Amino acid sequence: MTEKSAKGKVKPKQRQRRRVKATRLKLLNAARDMFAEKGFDSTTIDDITERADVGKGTFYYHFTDKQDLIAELIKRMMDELIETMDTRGEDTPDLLTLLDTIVKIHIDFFRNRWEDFVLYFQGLAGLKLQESYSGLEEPFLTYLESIENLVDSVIKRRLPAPLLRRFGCAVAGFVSGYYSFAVISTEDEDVDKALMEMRGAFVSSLTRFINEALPAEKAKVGLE
Amino acid sequence: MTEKSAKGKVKPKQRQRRRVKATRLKLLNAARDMFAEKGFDSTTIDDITERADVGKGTFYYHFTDKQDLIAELIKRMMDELIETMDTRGEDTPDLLTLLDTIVKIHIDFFRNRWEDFVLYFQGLAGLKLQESYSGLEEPFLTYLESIENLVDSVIKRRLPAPLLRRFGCAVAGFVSGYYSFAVISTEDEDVDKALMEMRGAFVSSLTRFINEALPAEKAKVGLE
DNA sequence: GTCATAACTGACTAACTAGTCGTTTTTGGG
DNA sequence: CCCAAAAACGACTAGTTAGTCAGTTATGAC
Repeated sequence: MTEKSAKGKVKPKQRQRRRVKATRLKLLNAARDMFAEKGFDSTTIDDITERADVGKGTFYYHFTDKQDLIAELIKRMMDELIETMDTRGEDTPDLLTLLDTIVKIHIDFFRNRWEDFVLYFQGLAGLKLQESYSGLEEPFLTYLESIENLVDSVIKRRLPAPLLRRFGCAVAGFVSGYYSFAVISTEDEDVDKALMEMRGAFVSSLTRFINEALPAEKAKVGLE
Repeated sequence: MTEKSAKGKVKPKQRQRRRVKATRLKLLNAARDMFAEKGFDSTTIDDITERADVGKGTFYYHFTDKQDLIAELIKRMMDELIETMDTRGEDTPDLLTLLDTIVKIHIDFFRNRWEDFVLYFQGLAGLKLQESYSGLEEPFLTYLESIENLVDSVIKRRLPAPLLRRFGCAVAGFVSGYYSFAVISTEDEDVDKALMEMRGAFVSSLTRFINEALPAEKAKVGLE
């Protein structure tokens, strides 16, 4: 009876969907670019619609407000980052290899995607405010959990949750923190290149970190 | 001839100076509180003057604009942090002790000073924008250099500048990065306490870091 | 082709905000 | 006490911006 259940091939309103998707994407990309230039708050709706080359009303047809768009933008980026970690991080034999992979993924991800790093960092900074954008916390927590889950499975679930959490913070914090200072202090040099060279150091630091932070668990982790 | 050179004791306009100083401080503190609530951009001059309980004109008597105030606020905080590091970090016998001290100083500094951490992080995030607040870069670079100088002197100036810089980024990045993720993911728990417990791990990680990052220099650093 | 609906438009309004400036208060010297 | 200069004040202006809405164009079903 219903037109949907009849066949697998259901392509009504095909063009309209593509049209909507394209317009949303134009707005999202324009916003991301503007945010990297001026930051969340200084970017106006007019900035976004003008750069996206659409009418102002179109913005409000697709999003309820700027915060809504920011939430989607960060969610999209985080989902992509998480997906990459999950795909390339599964079936890793040991902690050292896993950490090496995680760090490499971050370097690859943000290389040539400056706008996304700004998004990541601005979002993180926004979470510290009392009057913060709602809906941003969740993607960051999901991201942290994703790192934790990978670590948890490679060490065979031998660590209690709070300690695992601390380790997740250390991994995410080390990468983003190093990056954030490197980009402001390293003139003309390829920051990604420096970070890549230091990957080995990062990874053994972090491995060491887990052993030092959890002396009682040391033997079980199966390293050294 | 001049009234100033006559004697060491020159206390004209004593009360007026104190008055100015007090008003400036009221504005600075009010602004810092507002920034922690709403962020740099969403905080208006009216927000600041109302919280400071002074007239709007007073703001413009003391500062040229919001950016001017932010620059002073960050400079003051950084100067205090740097001063503490220089005082407590000099005459440290070895790298391990120095790093332990640096990390402890950061924990002590930001404990119970949430507004300053928000300032630090917001400032750092702002530096990534193309259209960033000018005058903020300098305090952060001075801060990095301060860490570098301490490390440089304790390891007897045996490292080339670019590698020293990377190490400085790792120290500053690790501390601020860990902290930034810990505060959003650790509910109800005392983040400072967790960080303090992990101090040993931090420090040996970082020591390890310098050794791993600089294998050729390993023997010279004089550790292990 | 025709009609209904979805998508898009941009001029408009109401609210807000940075910065100004003439006035008032406080301070310090005499 | 008196005056000049410094400091503080807050009403006002000119410019900006979020969000609306009546109207227009594109799409898809028939």
